[in-house]
Amino acid sequence: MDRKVRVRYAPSPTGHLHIGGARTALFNYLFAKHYDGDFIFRLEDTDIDRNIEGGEASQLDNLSWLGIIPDESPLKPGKYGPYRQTEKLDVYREYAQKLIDMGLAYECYCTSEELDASRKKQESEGKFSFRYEKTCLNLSEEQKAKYKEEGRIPSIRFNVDENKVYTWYDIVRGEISVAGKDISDWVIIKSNGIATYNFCVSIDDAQMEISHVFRGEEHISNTPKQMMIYESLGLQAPSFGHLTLIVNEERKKLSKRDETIMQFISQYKEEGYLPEAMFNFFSLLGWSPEGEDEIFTKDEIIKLFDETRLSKSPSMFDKGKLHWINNHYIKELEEDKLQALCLPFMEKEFDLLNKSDEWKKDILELFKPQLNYGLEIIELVRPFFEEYQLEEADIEFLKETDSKELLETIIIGFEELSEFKATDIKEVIMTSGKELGKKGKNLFMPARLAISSKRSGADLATVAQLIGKEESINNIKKAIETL
RNA sequence: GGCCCGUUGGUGAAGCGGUUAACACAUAUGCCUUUCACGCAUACAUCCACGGGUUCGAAUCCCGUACGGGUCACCA
Repeated sequence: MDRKVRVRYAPSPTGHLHIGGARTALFNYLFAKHYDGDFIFRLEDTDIDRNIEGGEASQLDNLSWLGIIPDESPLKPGKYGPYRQTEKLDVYREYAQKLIDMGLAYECYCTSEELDASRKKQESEGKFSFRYEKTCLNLSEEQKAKYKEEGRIPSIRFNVDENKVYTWYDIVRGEISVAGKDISDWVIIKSNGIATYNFCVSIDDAQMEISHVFRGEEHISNTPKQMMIYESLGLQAPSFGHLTLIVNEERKKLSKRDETIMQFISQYKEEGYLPEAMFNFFSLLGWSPEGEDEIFTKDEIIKLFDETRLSKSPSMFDKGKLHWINNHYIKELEEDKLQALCLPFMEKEFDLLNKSDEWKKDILELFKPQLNYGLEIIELVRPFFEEYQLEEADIEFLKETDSKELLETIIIGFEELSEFKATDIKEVIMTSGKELGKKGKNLFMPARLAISSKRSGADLATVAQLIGKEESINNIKKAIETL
């Protein structure tokens, strides 16, 4: 790298951190940290009507939950501030004036009604995209004065040179070029005096000495506009890399309304996913390291990160894979961490007051190997809180397997146990089976049914232990009564 | 429609002119624990969207077609 690496994530505070944003932020972060550079968080809040309350804080909080901590941000300013675009509107206006003075930008007095009319007209001519016809390019001072008298407030447009071709080497896609003739004169300062996105980013990136920009592929078409600004103002442009989109299981771009996938990071947090797992998962969404492993710590990923291995084809958000990765990290969790993750969900759903700490610990350890995310514990554990009830078919099954005697034997065995521990319980079930010549499914299914009224579930002996001696025996008695 | 981009098994994804086309998820089967889950093992692309070309040789390079996506705002 011939420049100090400085990258940025620059969301608009119009919503909370979503998957796409998180991934963009992550790759920028990885790149920065890999090259020992800085990761800057900046706010693009120029669309004042759409900004939401708390948007900035929410973005920052979710990012830090994921482990992506900015080196500079509005809350932790470096020497490149301000970090909110609305706080430097005069700067943009100054640069706009420079462009006007150079003849590279001009005031446009067209009203939105006129623009709409022109748009409609072009549409009716079969044009698919609107192109501003430079109507106001050569307005005389008189005409301007006249418009002003009418109460029109001008916007400022960039005067695009249609003979130019803008070419850049994209870090992920290679060379891309776009012709100036394909770009309409675009607004740099809106009539409300606020600069537009493309103008702000260019100036901010230059002023903040941003060296590299990784962003979504929807920004490819913005790149030439930004290049025009750098070129005319003599500013140094960053290098660009355009990440592929994240698509859903139908290969469509993730839209805000897409319900097949949870969109917001906060939702993953709320459902009990682990940040380390999310970090790991996102890093694999559109990137792959050399080698065959897929589970990495944050530091390992930073070390391995290589921007030339960023994928060019869309990344599908694979929920199954996320679950697998998350489960992996859950299995590594220590007892107290596991409890912190799961207990809140259980407490909300069930009455845990008369359950001992030992019981809570055991039940979580029981399900840990198969738990994909925290919230899932509720369904796994639900059978323990449901009323004991045998279905007709279950009773039938117990009759068919001729299990009455077996169950009676198990009760006797259970009653003799001073301590009701899984290992002993298993012993009882097995010796009872041996006595009556039953084994495998013929042994465990009836026993399970009688003890828990369920046909499947976790390790039966542990389940019985968790149900408790008295209740287990009572349950079996209830089952026997039906026979 | 213009411009830009992509297309490898059910899915993610390696691969960069010569490979038995990695690896992972999912699935199936088997083993293990005398059920389940976990774990372990094995299987699963007559072949890299299609059609041409270049080459001794192509998933890999070139052209075209199809399909998919992005973008064409006083939104960011």
